[in-house]
Amino acid sequence: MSVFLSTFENKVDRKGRVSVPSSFRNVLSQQKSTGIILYPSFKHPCLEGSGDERIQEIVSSIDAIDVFSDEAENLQTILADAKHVSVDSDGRVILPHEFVAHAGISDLASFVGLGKSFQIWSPKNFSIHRQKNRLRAREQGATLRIISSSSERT
Amino acid sequence: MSVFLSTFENKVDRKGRVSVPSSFRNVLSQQKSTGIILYPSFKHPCLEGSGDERIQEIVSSIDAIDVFSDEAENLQTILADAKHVSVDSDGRVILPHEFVAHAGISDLASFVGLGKSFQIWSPKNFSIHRQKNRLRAREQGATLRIISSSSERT
DNA sequence: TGCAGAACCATAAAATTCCATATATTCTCC
DNA sequence: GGAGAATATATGGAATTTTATGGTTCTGCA
Repeated sequence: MSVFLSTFENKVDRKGRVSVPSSFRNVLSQQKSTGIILYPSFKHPCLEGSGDERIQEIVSSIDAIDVFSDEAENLQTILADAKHVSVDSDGRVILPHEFVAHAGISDLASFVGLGKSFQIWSPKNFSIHRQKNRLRAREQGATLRIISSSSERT
Repeated sequence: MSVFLSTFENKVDRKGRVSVPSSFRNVLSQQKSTGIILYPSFKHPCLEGSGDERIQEIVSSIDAIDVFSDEAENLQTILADAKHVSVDSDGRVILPHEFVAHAGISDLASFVGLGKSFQIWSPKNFSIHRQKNRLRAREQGATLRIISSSSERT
């Protein structure tokens, strides 16, 4: 399968090592990623992660828009803050200290699949976030706006 | 037949394994699904299920809208909560623990065909739900609007 | 020389595959 | 049309493989 899906809670050992969920590793290897790109989220106390190819997309985006625009600067900020971490032979990565602090992670990390990318949260912060999202999704009817690739209605 | 139809009640063994109704499997294999996508319903104590092309639709939808919008996050919530479970050679899937809990399933699971998707309920909850729905339909005088689109599939 | 990161090794838990069987359901030949 | 064979389905259990995770050692670099 080719998208980051579901949520996995893994332990962070005292060296900062944490297992990348096996299904995520599959997605990465399918993307021919040697590791993952991490950067702190603007919006939430969490980390954004993706395969290497995502960076290429961001770089292309910057090229495509006005170099002096706010948007370009936002994207450049991502590049400036991002780090590449490699996945070791046991399927683990080391979370950089600064990032651990930003996300409020201590001994557990939640890997949250979002399709083409994923997030890493402290389980506590994530459960709050999830709660809010589910409530809102329920009110707004999350499935109403699914754009169907075929020709169905929802 | 290419739609999920009728209700089947199957046993859940102590490993969480349950047989997917054979007619559902036929629909899935016709959709070229390698497994099924499950996620907890926002509205009911049950699980939503569908073939795995559904995920592709959701991912495309996210791409099509503003990444920072509520709507995008609503859809991402589905991805975060969803799980891909593969159907084994005997036609069974294992229901993840969290899902079993959400749906209140113990040793029996009802697969409820809804056409393009299906739900999985604990038989007890389902019979209550079904009762309520029937009552409401009777009171309101079930209004049915059938959309016959030219692009509908068989 | 002390520390962070990388490569190895070990192991318990969990998931996947494989096999066995009972019960239906369909097929086929008489 | 019906007896028996062949097929499909649902279900239980065992064996094998993967995954997550802890620990140790090694290496380069400040």
